[in-house]
Amino acid sequence: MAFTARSQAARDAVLAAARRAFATHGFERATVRGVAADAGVDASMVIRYYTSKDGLFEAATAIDLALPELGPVVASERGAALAERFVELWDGPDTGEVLTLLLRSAPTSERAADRIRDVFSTQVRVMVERLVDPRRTGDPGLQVITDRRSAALSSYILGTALARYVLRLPPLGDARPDEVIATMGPVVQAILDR
Amino acid sequence: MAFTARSQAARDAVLAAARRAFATHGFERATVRGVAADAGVDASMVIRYYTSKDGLFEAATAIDLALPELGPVVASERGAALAERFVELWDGPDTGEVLTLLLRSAPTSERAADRIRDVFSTQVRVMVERLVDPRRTGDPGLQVITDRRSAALSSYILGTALARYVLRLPPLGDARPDEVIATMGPVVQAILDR
DNA sequence: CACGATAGCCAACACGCGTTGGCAAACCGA
DNA sequence: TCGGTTTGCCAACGCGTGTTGGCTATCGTG
Repeated sequence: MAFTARSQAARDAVLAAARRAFATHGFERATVRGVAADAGVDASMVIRYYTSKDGLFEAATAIDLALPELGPVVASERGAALAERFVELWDGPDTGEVLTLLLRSAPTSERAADRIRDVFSTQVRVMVERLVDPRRTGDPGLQVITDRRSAALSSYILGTALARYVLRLPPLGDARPDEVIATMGPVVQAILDR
Repeated sequence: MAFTARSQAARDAVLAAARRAFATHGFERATVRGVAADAGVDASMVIRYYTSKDGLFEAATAIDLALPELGPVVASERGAALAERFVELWDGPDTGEVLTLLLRSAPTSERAADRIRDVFSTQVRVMVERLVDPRRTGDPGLQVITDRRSAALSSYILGTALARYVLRLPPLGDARPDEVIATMGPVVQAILDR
């Protein structure tokens, strides 16, 4: 079965509604019927479009989550720059919603956990590796350092996102973006410098 | 209806099984029937004991989560000391299980989120306040500083716990406790010093 | 215009869930 | 030993879920 342009709008509406539902309630509590109602569509159509609830989840999370390139930034301002990029990414309309729903669903959905593991294990680590002093290439203790830095950075970013977007832990939960950046910047910088 | 010592063992078994189930699957996916089977008890007895699934969850999380007192520690070693206490608490047999299940359930259970908000908003903040330089008491900018430090510390701790105990993000997921402490120590120290 | 594929809708199925009520056995204090 | 309470078990209810099949209307294409 193939779909035509005739149902494109409906399928997009379902996908948008699914992102909202998964981001708000997590995978388990989000219902196919609820998504369908929100999209103004019959529940059976959701299954026809995306085969199953799992398929719907997969489609809803199939979006490019690549970290924006950091570019040439003075070493002492990398923390602030990175913090800015992350807030940008998490507060962004599409990527932010997907990241939030992944984070909210990860504790109970192995698929979501896999996705998060992939994003952070590879992307964050690669970024940390790039930032390391090139003169130290080949240093035997380098991998341990890189491991610790990327682990700390991943943890801190994940924790901030969890506190701000999922748990709404004060004061991060309803802080302005620039306040979040001001909080994150020095910490990220410290993790990278150590 | 009151319970006697006769059913004490069964009620304890149910509670232990509930902690396991909630910590493994989260609130939604954990089933009363599964808990009952694991405890070697009929599902209806679980309800009789704890009224409802919500009541069971509440009973399973009713445990003292107080942070251990830090005591007099040289300022420069507070990071390592704090990191050690946290790993101790999270790796502990009872508290660790409850913390894990709270973290895993928080994204979909408002009750669990409330509990976490309480623990981190109050306990962590109070601890950070105590560590602040006493000479600066009354400083107008002090609250902002304290806010940011406790926010960063809470985020980092939450993120580390999420990465290690829920997502099992490498390399933290299966690292030895001393490796976790070695990673956390400097970061915590940096957050407190800034 | 005709015809096959697609879209939309309705009803229903099968399943697992939390929860309830009833009934017999075991316990324990008077 | 008696009588009331607690315990354990079984069956079942009501509900919401993901999913399926079939019917009609609508579209796009030769």
